[in-house]
Amino acid sequence: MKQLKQRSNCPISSALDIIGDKWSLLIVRDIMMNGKNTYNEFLKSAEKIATNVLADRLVMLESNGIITKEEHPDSKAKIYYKLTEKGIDLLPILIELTLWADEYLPVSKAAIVYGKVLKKDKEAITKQMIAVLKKANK
Amino acid sequence: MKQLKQRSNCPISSALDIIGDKWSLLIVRDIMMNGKNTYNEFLKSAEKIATNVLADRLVMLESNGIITKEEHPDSKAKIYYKLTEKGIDLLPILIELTLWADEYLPVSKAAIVYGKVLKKDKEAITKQMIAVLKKANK
DNA sequence: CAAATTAACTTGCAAAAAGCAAGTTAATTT
DNA sequence: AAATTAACTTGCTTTTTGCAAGTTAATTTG
Repeated sequence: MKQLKQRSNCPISSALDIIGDKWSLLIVRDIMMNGKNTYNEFLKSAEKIATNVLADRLVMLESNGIITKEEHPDSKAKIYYKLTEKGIDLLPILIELTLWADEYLPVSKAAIVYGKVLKKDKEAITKQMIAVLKKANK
Repeated sequence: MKQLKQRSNCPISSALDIIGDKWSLLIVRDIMMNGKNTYNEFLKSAEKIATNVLADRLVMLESNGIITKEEHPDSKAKIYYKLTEKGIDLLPILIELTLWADEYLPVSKAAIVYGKVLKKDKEAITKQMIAVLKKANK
């Protein structure tokens, strides 16, 4: 198992030691917001992660307790990846990334609309989403 | 100027295209929370960024409008790096990273205390900090 | 039920990024 | 005038990414 190396004990740095890269949070996003749960579904996302990097990140996220592997209900050939509580609790970070990008970066029309809705009622929406995700996870 | 390559128009992905690495947000943290504003101050942080990587990130953060370079009030030999509004508005992301790490990762005692305070009054503290930072920036 | 397809990886190799030590240049301090 | 400081740059090695192709087990198709 690849060991987590902490560069310091600053919480921001420690968080970035795990999720501070271009891909990890996109996998979390795909599970949390896009209903994706398998290797091939992750591969099909717009950002085009390389197969070896995806395999590497899945191992990493699992070894850090952010996702778990389960039997897929439909087929023994598939693996069902799901978020742990620790993984679900990354949602506020995704929300803030979304709001910041929505304000300062060029994003899709759909994202702009979603951002406006979010901005109006961030706390409630986040809380509600977390509750739903955690409940569905049991 | 290095061009921003967007992997998709998803806001999360677009945000990570810029700040999705192990170092960028630590520089932002150092300016925002640790009162650091110069190259040598950034170098001295606990995480020990390499000199060439630091130089690269400073150029990148500037070209993405997150920091600006100014004359240092004390000396012509120094460069004073400061956050733009866009940079200051990364604070909510730093806050959420802090809260998540505080909950799930081993961090310093001081960070635990800070996390508890933060958790109690996140919205107000964040708003207040942003206001102070933006005001001081004028 | 044999053949093709799908799912989840692994392997090999080239290119890009990170890490490390040392060097450069201008400004400042001693 | 000499040493130090500040902000980089350079060269080189190691690590990580990216890309194409290959593997194996399970599943679907004709």
